[in-house]
Amino acid sequence: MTALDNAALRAATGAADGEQDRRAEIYRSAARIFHRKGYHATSINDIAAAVGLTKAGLYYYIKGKQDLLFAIMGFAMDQLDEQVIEPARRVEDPQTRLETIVARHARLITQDSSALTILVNELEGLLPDDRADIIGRQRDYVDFIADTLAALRDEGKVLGLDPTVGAFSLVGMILWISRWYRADGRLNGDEVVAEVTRMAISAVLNRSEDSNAGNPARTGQPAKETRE
Amino acid sequence: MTALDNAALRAATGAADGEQDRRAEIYRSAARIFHRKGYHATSINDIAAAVGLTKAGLYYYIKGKQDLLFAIMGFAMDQLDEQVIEPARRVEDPQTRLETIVARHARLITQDSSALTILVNELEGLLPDDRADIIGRQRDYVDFIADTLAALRDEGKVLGLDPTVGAFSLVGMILWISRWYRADGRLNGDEVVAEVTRMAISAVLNRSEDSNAGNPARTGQPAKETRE
DNA sequence: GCGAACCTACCGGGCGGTCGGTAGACTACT
DNA sequence: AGTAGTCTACCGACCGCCCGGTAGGTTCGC
Repeated sequence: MTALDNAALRAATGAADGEQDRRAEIYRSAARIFHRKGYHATSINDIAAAVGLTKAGLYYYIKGKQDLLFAIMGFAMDQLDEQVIEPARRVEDPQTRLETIVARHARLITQDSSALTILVNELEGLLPDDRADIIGRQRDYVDFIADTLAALRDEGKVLGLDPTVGAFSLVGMILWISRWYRADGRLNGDEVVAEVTRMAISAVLNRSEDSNAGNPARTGQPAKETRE
Repeated sequence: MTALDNAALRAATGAADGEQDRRAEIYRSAARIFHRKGYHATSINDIAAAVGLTKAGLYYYIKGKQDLLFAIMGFAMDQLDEQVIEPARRVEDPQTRLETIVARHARLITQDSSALTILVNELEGLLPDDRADIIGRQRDYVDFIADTLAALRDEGKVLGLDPTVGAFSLVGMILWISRWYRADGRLNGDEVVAEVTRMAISAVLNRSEDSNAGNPARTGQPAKETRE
């Protein structure tokens, strides 16, 4: 049934056979409202009203609130797989691959952040089994980035950077876009994507003359030991 | 009364006169639970039980759930002002100032992320007036970082970076730490702080030979126009 | 006349919050 | 020394509300 739901969500943009259209509209509305108010603060009534149904009418299409959340997250994860991970996996050069990951992920967020943001902010609303499923897929993604960073390190383009910390930091930078980017703002989506991608690449590529950057001793607090 | 509450929170570590101790314990417990389960998913009963009181007993100390949230966020913002912004404001060199900001903010998060994380994740739980207050203070912080980046640009150390996007990206990188850092993990807090600080500095400092990094054309998607 | 697509009406339960009380420490007066 | 009064720090019981979810229709196109 989740596969069905995801199929419905994926059909959101194209015209389909009515039932699937309605489902897609429900999922999209739910994702938007969950994104705006948060999962727990959103009632089934809110979603029903947003799609012009009563609560009972809505239950004709969904199994429950938690399933709705899981379906949205599964869809977001599918989006990430198809639009980011798969295309990037086909890129051999590590630096270009990293650029692909960051640019494509960032672009996804500037286009429609709802599902992808819910994916990271509402994990605790899931049932334990569902949560484990999503977290596992998220970990795979971070590992993929970390592996790319490790490959860059092996090429000598990165020195003294922990791949895991690097991967998490880049992900944080990307995900945060959904909190500040507005489509009607000063910069358009492409500009933001380009800017963030440039920062991400620059963040991991090595600059030997900056090796003491971030030494906590300079900030007036005692440093313990920095790696390498 | 908020000033009083914040004073109570700030006294959390030192022994005081009982009443304030109790208040501080309540705020700290609440912050921890809000952080773990989210504001809306946390009931007043959860907090009361965590401090060994009944719900009614808890209301002897607090005015309501929303006031509790606002007090915690106000405290977190005060922490940021005192531990990050004020010390950094006294640093004149822009690059050192930026290092101070990132290192101190990151350190705060590795030490105790509860309040600071609630600060950014539970804004929608506040009353409109309270939310406006907190958002205003957050905007001041981002502007402070953006100004520092603009100063770096004026020194010629940064080329073609939008200060606002840069500031948001760095903040995202820092805040995300609370999602992956574990005190009992492979790296200790100081190592993580140093690593993230180094990445942050490297992200904004200019590397002329990377000027084409992040060009979306390379990723197989059409580019509209990238700034500069 | 039959199933898909809805609705009205309702349920049990947990929520934030309040009320009236009270044990016990401490003070004040005799 | 005894006792009446007072105040702090709580508790049990309760309130009204809204929640997620359901039972049992009704409408309507085929």
